[in-house]
Amino acid sequence: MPRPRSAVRTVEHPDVSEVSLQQVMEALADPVRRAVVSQLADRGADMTCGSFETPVSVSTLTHHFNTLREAGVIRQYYVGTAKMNALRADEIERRFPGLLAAVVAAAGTEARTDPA
Amino acid sequence: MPRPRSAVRTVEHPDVSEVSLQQVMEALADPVRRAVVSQLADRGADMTCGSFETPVSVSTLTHHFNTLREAGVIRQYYVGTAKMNALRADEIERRFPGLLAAVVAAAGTEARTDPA
DNA sequence: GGACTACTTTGATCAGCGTCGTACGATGGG
DNA sequence: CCCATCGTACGACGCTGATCAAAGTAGTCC
Repeated sequence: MPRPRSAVRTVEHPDVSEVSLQQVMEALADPVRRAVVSQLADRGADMTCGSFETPVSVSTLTHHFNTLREAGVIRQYYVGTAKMNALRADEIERRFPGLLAAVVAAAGTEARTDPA
Repeated sequence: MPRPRSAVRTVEHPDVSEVSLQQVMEALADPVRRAVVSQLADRGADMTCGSFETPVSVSTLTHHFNTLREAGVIRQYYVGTAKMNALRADEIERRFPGLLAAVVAAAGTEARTDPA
């Protein structure tokens, strides 16, 4: 018999109505976090924490994910040992119309202009 | 005869094509600077440095103006002893479409929701 | 159970930024 | 001229946030 499978690990998420513009702006002001958001937007699919391309260590990345989650920008959930990340694009759009889209678009523009 | 009037003091401004998304995001991530931008947007007219409502000292405000100017968000020019501030809304719009508008709108939404 | 993978937590460091008061510089009006 | 007004420059200070390595925890697979 499949073991109780230990209640799936859960993650706390704020309701978008509870996040402040300040939080979202701070979250999106960091280049590493913007890279995470951009990659999620580009991919158009949820991604595991380990599958992002960033120049920082894993533990630093954990912190950035926390910041993004607390700002209501991403949603996280466990799948086995992996932790998935999803953009809360629609919810943020309702809260701050056009904001996330503009930032993602701007980041894309720069990426195309400055081929790092 | 009106004295040469000493060449009008000038102020350096970056071309919007030279400012990075990082600069603009950092500029807009500070609440005091967002307040400045919001007040300029609301007023719809240029304002002197001294006519903004902020909770910080004058010298601190000077620093915020510098940051906004260097990020291409505002344009400054002297008028007598006063220094005027103008939103470079159209230019920023061309560089990062929708960004400034979304931030201003979001700030306005919060202001209406949280009557500080 | 044991090894492996995936992420987190902890603790430390370190740079940068926002803040202020004070002193300075420039303009314009009597 | 002198003074009032307006804003800038200069240190100084405190705090927050980004960063990392190392140790810890939670699932998975054989």
